[in-house]
Amino acid sequence: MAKGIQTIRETQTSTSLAQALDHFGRRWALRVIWELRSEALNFRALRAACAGISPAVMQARLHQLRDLGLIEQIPGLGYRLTAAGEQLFRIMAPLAEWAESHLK
Amino acid sequence: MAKGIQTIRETQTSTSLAQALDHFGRRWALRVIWELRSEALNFRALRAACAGISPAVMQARLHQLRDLGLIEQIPGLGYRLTAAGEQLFRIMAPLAEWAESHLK
DNA sequence: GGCAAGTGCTACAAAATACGTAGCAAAATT
DNA sequence: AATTTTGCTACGTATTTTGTAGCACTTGCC
Repeated sequence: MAKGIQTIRETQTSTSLAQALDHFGRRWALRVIWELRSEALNFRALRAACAGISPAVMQARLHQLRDLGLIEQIPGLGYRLTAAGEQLFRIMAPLAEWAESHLK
Repeated sequence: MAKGIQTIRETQTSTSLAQALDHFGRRWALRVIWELRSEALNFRALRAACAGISPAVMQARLHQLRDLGLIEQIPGLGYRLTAAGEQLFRIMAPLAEWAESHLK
């Protein structure tokens, strides 16, 4: 793995949910999934969608999400959700509705 | 607000979902909701459930989740989910199943 | 009353993570 | 061949999290 890419420190609890929450409880992680919901985006487009994210963190998240099998990189196309990623998106979709009604 | 409690830095994008993901994309945030799913827990019990969290961060998360109206503190009982919090839990519940089947 | 145990919470230094900006090498486009 | 676009790395600074210690206050008990 190229130097400069951090390996994240994980929580001790070992249930798969705790693991998942550990990964998603990082800044931008869920947001990246969200932004890829409808179409593949390349690195720069994805960064534009997540206004404010720094390239180093974007790179770190892409690696982690790829390791989790949620996204894949298609040469010439960019990044897009895998089947597992889409399934996760479907799960978190109701969150948008929830957010709309509970956060002003 | 007592000194030592940090005010979190927020993302520029302003959709309510981005806001929500901004809050939940913090370490332990979703986990705390999860641990309160079935019963109220007091500060120390909650900390034991989230093995590894430091009291300062727990305190910060409790403040933030309370500000979001997701949890409430009942004197003599501890912390528990509000109606909105329970609704959020119901939304994220399928995540447990997803995690089980997608993370080894 | 007095005392031990439990509770919510604060302090603070060190480690980890994220930000912001600059820029390079390779590929694509002209 | 020159220009633009793209994926990505570097690196100093700012923010967040960790880990450990402990204080003030309540609770239960003799």
